[in-house]
Amino acid sequence: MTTTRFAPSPTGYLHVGNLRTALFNWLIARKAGGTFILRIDDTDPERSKEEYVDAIKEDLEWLGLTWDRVERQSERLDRYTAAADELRAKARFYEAWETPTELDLKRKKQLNMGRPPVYDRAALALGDAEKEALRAERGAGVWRFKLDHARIEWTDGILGDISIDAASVSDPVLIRQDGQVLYTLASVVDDTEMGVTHVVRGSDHVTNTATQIQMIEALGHTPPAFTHHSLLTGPQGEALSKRLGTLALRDLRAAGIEPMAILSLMARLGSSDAIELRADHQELADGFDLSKFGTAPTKFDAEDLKPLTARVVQGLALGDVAEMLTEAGIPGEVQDAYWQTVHDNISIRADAAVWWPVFQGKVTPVVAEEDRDYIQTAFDLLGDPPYASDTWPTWTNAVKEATGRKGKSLFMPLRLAITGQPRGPEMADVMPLLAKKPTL
RNA sequence: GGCCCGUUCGUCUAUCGGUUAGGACGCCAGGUUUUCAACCUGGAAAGAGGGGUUCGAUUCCCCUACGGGCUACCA
Repeated sequence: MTTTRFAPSPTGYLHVGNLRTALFNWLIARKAGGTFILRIDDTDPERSKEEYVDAIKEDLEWLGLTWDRVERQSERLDRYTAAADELRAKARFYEAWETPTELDLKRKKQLNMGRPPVYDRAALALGDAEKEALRAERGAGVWRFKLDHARIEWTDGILGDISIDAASVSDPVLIRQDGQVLYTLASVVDDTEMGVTHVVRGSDHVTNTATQIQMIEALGHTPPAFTHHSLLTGPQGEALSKRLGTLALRDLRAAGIEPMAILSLMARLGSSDAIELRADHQELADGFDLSKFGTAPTKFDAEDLKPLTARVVQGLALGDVAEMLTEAGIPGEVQDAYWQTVHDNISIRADAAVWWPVFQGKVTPVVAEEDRDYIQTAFDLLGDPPYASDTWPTWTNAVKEATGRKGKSLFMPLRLAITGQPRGPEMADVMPLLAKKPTL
């Protein structure tokens, strides 16, 4: 049974980077008919906020990424303590008393000497008497996991065969001095106990994975399948975190971006599959394949969401927007004709009714000085509404006869004078919707 | 500095030594019996640099450059 999880910490709003991880895990679970767990990583009471827990759920629901279980790390503290005891019993856990400042100093010293900044395991050499003294002097220490200095290897779902020398990594601190359990341990305990079979996360976790594989094995379990996807960068290749402000999911939603637009892009960006609007979540899951993803950092441009969103809007049926049209004062009997005319010329759903005021004559005509006489002549040739579907060709032909204009110089000034905009729906369809005769 | 991963059209990528280096998005052009948009069709557009290995390298190896990540008592 395939089980995946998305484990955000509720310290902020979900952004596109988070979403990518969430979506991958969700797609794997859904495609396999497995279980998708939403796990709130809230071990840090200082930074975790309930408001963010709600926001995370809200954002996922907006995108239709439903979960089968919710877990909270803050409710599982006893499990982590038990795992810590087990590691202690197996002599894979040791206490250390260096302060952050001392550790920082050590690192700098190592760097200066051209040595890798790896914890020197000084605490491991401490005798019982020394430990007692330190405990008396400094109180509880931190607890580090004693890595087995061997090569750690796994076949990554995207990266392929990975091999990391444990000696190049510091023994990870798993329990802070204040007793708080750190992510690395909590994650291992949760993944094994919750039966997670596939862990998909960003490549910023590869080193964590190496140490976690040893922890999982030390606790007597078999590691799940690990996959690390590339990280997103901005359009210029800059770290995405610098631009997070504009990339929160809720900001995109506020900007009118459609869920399927985001999903369609994020489920394929960085893969060899074509990025196109997918009809639904099922189609997203059916074609999803982790092995199609590349390993290089992936550029993400929020602009790419706009054409996709426009596609969604184009495909909207009248029923999808009828309520909005009614609210905008568009009579039920013309809604169908209205929507047929404008749906290809709207970029976001919220703009469904924007053309109505234009058709009602609430426009500022745009008329170039050299076109004034031309427009006046043209309008003189136009009768009063209501206009029919053949009004436009009949009228423009008459205008053509009278003025000798043709092509763009014939039509563009008319469009500008009538709609006030250089681009828009087919004028032949617009005419019957006009409430009054256009004037200069 | 150390460790891990990477570098093919503007972008995301395909190619498991021999290809006219393919696709998608974007872009440009043409068409839609005279406008923009939309739509349809077509087109331009790529192997970081240098060494090897080989009959032959985008593909294998090394070096350099560049990019990303990690190197926390964050996640």
